[in-house]
Amino acid sequence: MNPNASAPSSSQAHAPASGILAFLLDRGFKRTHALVCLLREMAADPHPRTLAEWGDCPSLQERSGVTLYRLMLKLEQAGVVRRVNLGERAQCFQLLLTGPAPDYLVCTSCGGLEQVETPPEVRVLEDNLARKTGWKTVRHELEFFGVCPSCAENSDATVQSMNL
Amino acid sequence: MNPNASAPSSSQAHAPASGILAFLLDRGFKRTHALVCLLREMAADPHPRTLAEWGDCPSLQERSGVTLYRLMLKLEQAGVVRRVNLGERAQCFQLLLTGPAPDYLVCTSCGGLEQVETPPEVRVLEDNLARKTGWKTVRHELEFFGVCPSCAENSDATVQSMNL
DNA sequence: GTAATTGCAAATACTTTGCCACGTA
DNA sequence: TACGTGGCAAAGTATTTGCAATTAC
Repeated sequence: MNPNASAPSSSQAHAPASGILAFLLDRGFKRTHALVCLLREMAADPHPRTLAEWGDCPSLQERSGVTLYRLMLKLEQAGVVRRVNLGERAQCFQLLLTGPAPDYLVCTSCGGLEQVETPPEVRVLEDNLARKTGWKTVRHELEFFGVCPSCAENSDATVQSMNL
Repeated sequence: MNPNASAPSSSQAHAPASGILAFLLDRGFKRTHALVCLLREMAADPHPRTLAEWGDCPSLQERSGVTLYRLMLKLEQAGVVRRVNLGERAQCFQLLLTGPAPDYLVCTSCGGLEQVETPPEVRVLEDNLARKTGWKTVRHELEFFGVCPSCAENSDATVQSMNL
């Protein structure tokens, strides 16, 4: 393995899962079934999912949860996958395909997701932190939480009917 | 209980734990030992800590973890406490004393914290989301992750000595 | 052949609920 | 007294490790 290789740049990152696979093979990963399937599934759906959810993908159902867990850790270390906290009990993972990782608006009622454009200022602050404060490898995580319109309606209805 | 009372405004929020206690009593909380001690401890250290860590405070050591857990949930519901994900397995809680909740720069190596000023643009975006998209009660969570200068040094030393 | 990967089983950690005793208003 | 609160025990869920069998190179 070559732990000093850097993660695929965003130009490579736009390539499909095969580009990432090549990068990983370069780093010493073996071209195993689990790896190939997981990358394919994660490339097919760029949104964050829990380990259990990824394991439910058809091509991954025969894989044990432990395997996915360890594989995901390695992918995270390799900089190919990121971990996101979306307020669920379990953490979510998503493939980093398109350069800068997206931020999300999360419905605390139904768990629905909506992608949000990262405010440029956050990126600037991130760069400044890295340059000015001596912190290394700075990344950010930004989530907005709220109740989506459709859940809000239902909730109003509930409040009325229950006279809360 | 009066679930419709709103959380203490930031003008009240600057008051010590006693102001918050009054607010909670108003909402139907009972002035119990656990509540008083927890508020005091949380007011004494405004930084986020896990349930276990709060439970380690001298005045709370005889309290059961379950009690703290349920109390914390109630405080969160009452809007007096917020929950933060700092990348640890356990979630952290902190008292909301000073109006807008602070954001953090977290060291992924030693777990150290440094407070970061929230970019105004994030607040603006938050407000816009609430006004323009129909989402209710929007809040945000923003964390920066990296390796703090002192951990970076140690890590360099390790790399050199281990010849990695 | 060698070293990474895999799966089973089990340990660990954190969260959550049920039930009854207790304390506060 | 009435109802919120406290604690014990236990269940539920997620994460993590050990070890032996397997697989890719």
